[in-house]
Amino acid sequence: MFARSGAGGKRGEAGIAPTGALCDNAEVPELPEVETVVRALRPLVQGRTLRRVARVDAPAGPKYEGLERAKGQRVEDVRRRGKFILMPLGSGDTIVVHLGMTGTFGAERPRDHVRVEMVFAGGSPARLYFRDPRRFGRFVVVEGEDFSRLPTLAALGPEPLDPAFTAAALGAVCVGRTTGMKALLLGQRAVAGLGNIYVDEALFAAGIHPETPAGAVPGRRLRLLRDAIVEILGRAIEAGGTTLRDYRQVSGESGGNGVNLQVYGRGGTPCVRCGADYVVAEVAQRTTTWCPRCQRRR
DNA sequence: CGCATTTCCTGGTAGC
DNA sequence: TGCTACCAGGAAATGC
Repeated sequence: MFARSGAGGKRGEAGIAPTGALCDNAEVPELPEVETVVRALRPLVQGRTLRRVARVDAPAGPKYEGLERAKGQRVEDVRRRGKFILMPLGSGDTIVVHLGMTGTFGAERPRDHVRVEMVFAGGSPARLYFRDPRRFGRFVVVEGEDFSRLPTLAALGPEPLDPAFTAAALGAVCVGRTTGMKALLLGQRAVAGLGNIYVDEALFAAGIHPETPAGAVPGRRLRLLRDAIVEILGRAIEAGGTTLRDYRQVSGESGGNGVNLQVYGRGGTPCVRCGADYVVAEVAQRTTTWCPRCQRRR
């Protein structure tokens, strides 16, 4: 599982199943983990009518607003866009949820840190609880599909697993940019859904130093990067699926099965490819691990 | 507009 | 045991 890096403690607990959570990924939710949650959620809520959606143990404010809009509405679907969960309602309005680091959904009422409850009009489960101990998450209902209050969602780049995500598309957003490649990928506008872990993995696979100015990355490397992103996320979603099956069988098993991390959390140990020790440093305000030999600056 | 920096928030851990 | 210090993370806000 996750190698524990020297500094800091365990990874965030998002998705770790307190009793009854729908997904027990032991990872901070990035695209594959959110996809797993969406797949678990859909059969439970699609087509059902909400009696109400209410804030529980959470302050009023922009992180939990518009919930009254969902009253009496049918949930048409559960979708994912980047790391956002979208639930279009019969009225045309949209529930938008971001898990942050520690957001989870569950049908069983947790003891604490419940931020929002979804109450259904008949059927089972009767309620779903959104739990988020660290309150990095967000749960709002917006009018129609007006995402202007969620600028990252409004300006989100292409879905990495869509055909539209090509090396050419990636290249187009890199042209003339001085921002480091890691910062660019974390920014969600070049491509949607990557977080700290998968950015490090993809840059390693493509042999790109995380601080390389985006505009200076050669086309050849951008093609490698695009392919690495697609492959790594695809594999991780498979692993999420495994986690989901595990949950159905027996809960308590940690997620990330089958995800083979090649760099993240391996600082100070030898590179799996060349044997040089991985370097750890802060890049783009994130703990970053890379191989100084396989990933050279420009 | 681009880009860098700061803030939000709490649980877990290290060290005393 | 109890205390302090600090770190993890994504998005939004702020500053230049």
